[in-house]
Amino acid sequence: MNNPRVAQLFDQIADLMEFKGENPFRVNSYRKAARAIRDLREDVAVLAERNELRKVPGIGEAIDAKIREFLTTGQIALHQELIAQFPPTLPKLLEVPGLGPKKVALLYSELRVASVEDLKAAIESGAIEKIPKFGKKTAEKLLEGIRFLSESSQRTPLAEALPIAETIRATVAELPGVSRIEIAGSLRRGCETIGDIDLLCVADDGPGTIASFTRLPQASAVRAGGDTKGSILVAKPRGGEIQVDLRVVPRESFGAALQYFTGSKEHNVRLRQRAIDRGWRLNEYGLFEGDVAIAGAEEEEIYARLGLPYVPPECREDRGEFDCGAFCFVTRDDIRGDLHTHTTASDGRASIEEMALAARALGYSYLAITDHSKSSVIANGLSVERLLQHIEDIRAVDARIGGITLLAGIECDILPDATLDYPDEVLARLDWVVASIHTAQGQDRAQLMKRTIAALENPYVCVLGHPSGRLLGRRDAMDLDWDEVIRTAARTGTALEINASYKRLDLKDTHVRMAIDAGCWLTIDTDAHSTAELGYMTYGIQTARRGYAPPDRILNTLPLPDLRAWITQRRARAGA
DNA sequence: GCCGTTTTCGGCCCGACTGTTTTCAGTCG
Repeated sequence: MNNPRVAQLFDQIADLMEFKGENPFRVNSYRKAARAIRDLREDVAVLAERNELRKVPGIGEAIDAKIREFLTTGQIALHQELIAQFPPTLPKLLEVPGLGPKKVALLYSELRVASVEDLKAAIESGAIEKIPKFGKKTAEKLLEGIRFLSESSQRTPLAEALPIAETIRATVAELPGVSRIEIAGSLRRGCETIGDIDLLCVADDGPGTIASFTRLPQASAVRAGGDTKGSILVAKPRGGEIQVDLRVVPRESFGAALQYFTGSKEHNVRLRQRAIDRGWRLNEYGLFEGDVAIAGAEEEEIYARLGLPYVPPECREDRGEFDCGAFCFVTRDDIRGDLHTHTTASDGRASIEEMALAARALGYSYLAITDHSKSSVIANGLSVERLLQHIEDIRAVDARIGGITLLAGIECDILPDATLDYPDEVLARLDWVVASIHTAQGQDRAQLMKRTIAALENPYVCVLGHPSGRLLGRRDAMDLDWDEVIRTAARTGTALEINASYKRLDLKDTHVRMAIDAGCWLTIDTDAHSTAELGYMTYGIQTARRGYAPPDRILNTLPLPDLRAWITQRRARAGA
């Protein structure tokens, strides 16, 4: 797969051209091409072979030639020329808040500042204040920016950002004169990690509301505070800080502002272009024909006036959402059960009964208890003997509790030698089997594929748990051939899991979309190790929606009889 | 550099905030 490397080269070309003060539109062309290549589902080498590179929006004659140059020589001459002119550490400086390409270029030409360390030294020595366009305030801001950069891990997991956002939203909502407040930005789009938190509100007194916002006890620093916009830093529970922005917008513009600040940037560019094509103008205040607003109070109006179905926030990524017709995506109300949960029998923190009652309180009609299998020693995995007793225990609780049905299940390890942790005759006694890889994730692709495919082909395996094995920000995904994994799942009828834990979100959105396109079944499961973790379902639903998953491809939207029928058919088809 | 029922030139999204060079450029989203 050449795409990630090619995209990276074009991004670097764009950065370096900006330092040189190149035509910004030319720079943007490289960025657009990089993004387009990153989102491609086929390798650029395959497209080049078929002479179809130019069909990709954003790739023209020059970039087509540069991709071919890369495919033949392994590099791009323009890139080589540019990196020879600047130290390799220079682009890193762009990550410092307050520094853009112009200032970085100036710092380098005036003071030879090439790294964050150089920048810090230049500020502390006072040298920076002698450069034109730099003053004392700028120096202070940059020092603060460096501190922010070093203390905050760059992005925050969805589930860590959401509680912070909800708390601040509730606080601002209580301020006098604030009538409407919503979370926007990447958090609303359900992105797996969040850069900063965006809040929008309607308020009688804009400057007063912003002033109160910047004085919140949660604010560890104030980045900006004007009449309509404020920006603060808030400490995160696990260390570091996250930026929170609040904007006050007019009531009649709320929908337009919510649309605008939900993004993504690429989605908005496309939407604005659509407005221009119709002779209109779209900005955060509304959709305008001349000076007359023709939509703005509600998001739905804007999409409707532009002749589009309402695009759910999760799909606003310019990945084809304008061309796919009406959206029919899974919602929380479609979910009838959770099919991957743990109890104190292995490494969970709640009993079977506690988990069952919590699931019933969520309105579910079924719950699969899937504790760890015997090889997961650290997780207190169940020996065959303990498993048989556990099945009895689950059946006993199921008989005792009304209003929800318990499925006796297991999360069965897929062992390094590509066998499962229990023989088929044991698996046959269970209602539901999740098969997952927990060990030897660093094996080579061939062996990891052998393990994954063996699990998908086993007649008793219902679903492949957290298929990529990634831990967000902590561990990379396993080296798998996704085309083949998805093809095999479609062929065998085995489901693929969308693990909803915010630490995993696995499958990720783009793989969900590939799986949907291939006709696979999916489940959205929380992998809950406590009753509270059953609430992770929302993150999995957002990931499913980002992958364009309709409810009728999600197993745990089925009524229980249909789910049981699916299990029976799956076993029969696979020859059990 | 890309793009095209305004099609081979002339556009390319746009407004708020900030600091400083006091009238606007740079940065950000």
